[in-house]
Amino acid sequence: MSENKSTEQAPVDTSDLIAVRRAKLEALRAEGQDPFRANWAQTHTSAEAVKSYEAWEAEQPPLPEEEGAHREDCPDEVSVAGRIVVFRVMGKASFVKILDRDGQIQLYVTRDGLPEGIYNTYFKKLDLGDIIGARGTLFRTKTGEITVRVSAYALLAKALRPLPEKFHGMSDSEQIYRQRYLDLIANAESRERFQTRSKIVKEIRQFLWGRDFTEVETPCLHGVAGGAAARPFVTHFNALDCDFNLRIALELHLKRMLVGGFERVFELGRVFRNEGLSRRHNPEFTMLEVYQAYTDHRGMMDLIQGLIRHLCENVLGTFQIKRADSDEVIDFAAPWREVTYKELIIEAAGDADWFSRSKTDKLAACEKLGIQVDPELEDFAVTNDVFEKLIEPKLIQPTFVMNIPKELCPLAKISEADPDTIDVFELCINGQEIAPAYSEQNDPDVQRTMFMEQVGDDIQNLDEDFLMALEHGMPPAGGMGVGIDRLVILLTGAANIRDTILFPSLRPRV
RNA sequence: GGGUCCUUAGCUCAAUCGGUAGAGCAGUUGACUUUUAAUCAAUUGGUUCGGGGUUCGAGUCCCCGAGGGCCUACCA
Repeated sequence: MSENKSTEQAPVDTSDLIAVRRAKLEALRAEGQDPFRANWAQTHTSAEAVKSYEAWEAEQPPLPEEEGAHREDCPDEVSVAGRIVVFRVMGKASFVKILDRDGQIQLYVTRDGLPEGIYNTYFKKLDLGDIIGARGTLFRTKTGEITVRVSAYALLAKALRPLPEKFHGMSDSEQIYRQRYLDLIANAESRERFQTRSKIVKEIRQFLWGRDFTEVETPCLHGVAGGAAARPFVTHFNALDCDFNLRIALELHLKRMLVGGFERVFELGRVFRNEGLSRRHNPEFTMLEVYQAYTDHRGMMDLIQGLIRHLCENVLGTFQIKRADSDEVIDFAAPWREVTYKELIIEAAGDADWFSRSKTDKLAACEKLGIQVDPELEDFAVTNDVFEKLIEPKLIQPTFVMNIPKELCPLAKISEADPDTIDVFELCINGQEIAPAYSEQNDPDVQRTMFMEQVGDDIQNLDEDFLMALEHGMPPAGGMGVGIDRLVILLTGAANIRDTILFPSLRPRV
């Protein structure tokens, strides 16, 4: 050991974790070894290796009952790779756990199992966080853990910085968001949540493809940011020398697709709203919008119910979800409640004549109900505050809120049954809005009038190109929007929208 | 945007009334060929987020700034 010291090395500050690792790196380079390999032939992931051993074991004769009985290794060699997350050297034998995309697998490495000299000179100098590949046969340790008996290994990528602490993981929320990769290495729940998110997105596509929907991609850069009422992010298009908005919704282009004869379309895409951040808001978030010709909001009710049940079945494996902050269970299998907006308001206000009262009376009633309402709001908005503050938070089980006042949705058809309202539902679950859906407005003149009321004097915010498309004729259709991030919150029990977004918006660190 | 709380070693956290900044993990050295947060022994490591102030003395009190959490506001 002491003879190796002859190669001249700058004294290493052993207190500096990075310097120690850099010194190890330099030592390897000085010997002509490459601490950053180009590839490794991985034959099994951790889970695949375990599975293959179990399959082999099932065909072996049972072990005798006597003490110390053990099996020979499974003869098939496996090659695994991953990041070292546990490193226990016990003299001439070591246990190492590596983390790969499926999870962890244990490696058993001994001095005599490796080529001569390797164990002491190189293996023991590996660090937590290093990425290695290893080959060997599988066996069970005396505690029963399926383990690779390593006959060869290679350092594939040296980690120059230490991992977060192994037991408590990483809990500094700022670091979790800014250095998500560390969170993913250190915190298994986080890793699983994002895998679940990915499965949800995959199964949404499977479900819609299965119903003959076509996935399309429409522009993010919009001349007029329409389809919702939110402040857009503005950017400048140099070649055309004009300002563009990042889209705030997918709606108006997908409806152009309906005009163009794509009768069943959807888009899963990022939208951007230049508004505040909160536990439930991130300025860029993912929307699913679905449009289906020759159906209406009723058809959308079947679709969303089918979609969410499909996700329960294929992603979660259950129709019952326990709420994060209480013992209440959300049951997606039971029939979903259907109730009109007016019924809910009348019930919450305890006033059958609510809708014929003056705004002054409504404001007085709000005070009695214990909610603060801005007196400057328009009449319908006062009522909607009652809905948002008093009713929505209590809609825990899946509930279709039907017949919303027409002022709230300028892109939907007026209801024949109640002309003050539109053919719309808002699906509320777990106290929040999960999916609004409409019978889409396809009368270009009515649409223009509704737009004019919405934009007021701001006439340049009128999407004339969209109105022209409608004039060419859009088939009757049902349409629906789903905030994917909030759906993931619901299905994973996440506390915060940021826990469902890999890299949430944060102020840049200078 | 407003309110409020937080920021101490690489990570997770202590530090009494304002009195020399500590521990576990990680690291380093040594022992150990079936460990499971391995164990045992020894040991290194601090611009207490940044700047200013009060004080004999500041991690602790005050002011300014930075970043973050929560609440709230805007958000069909």
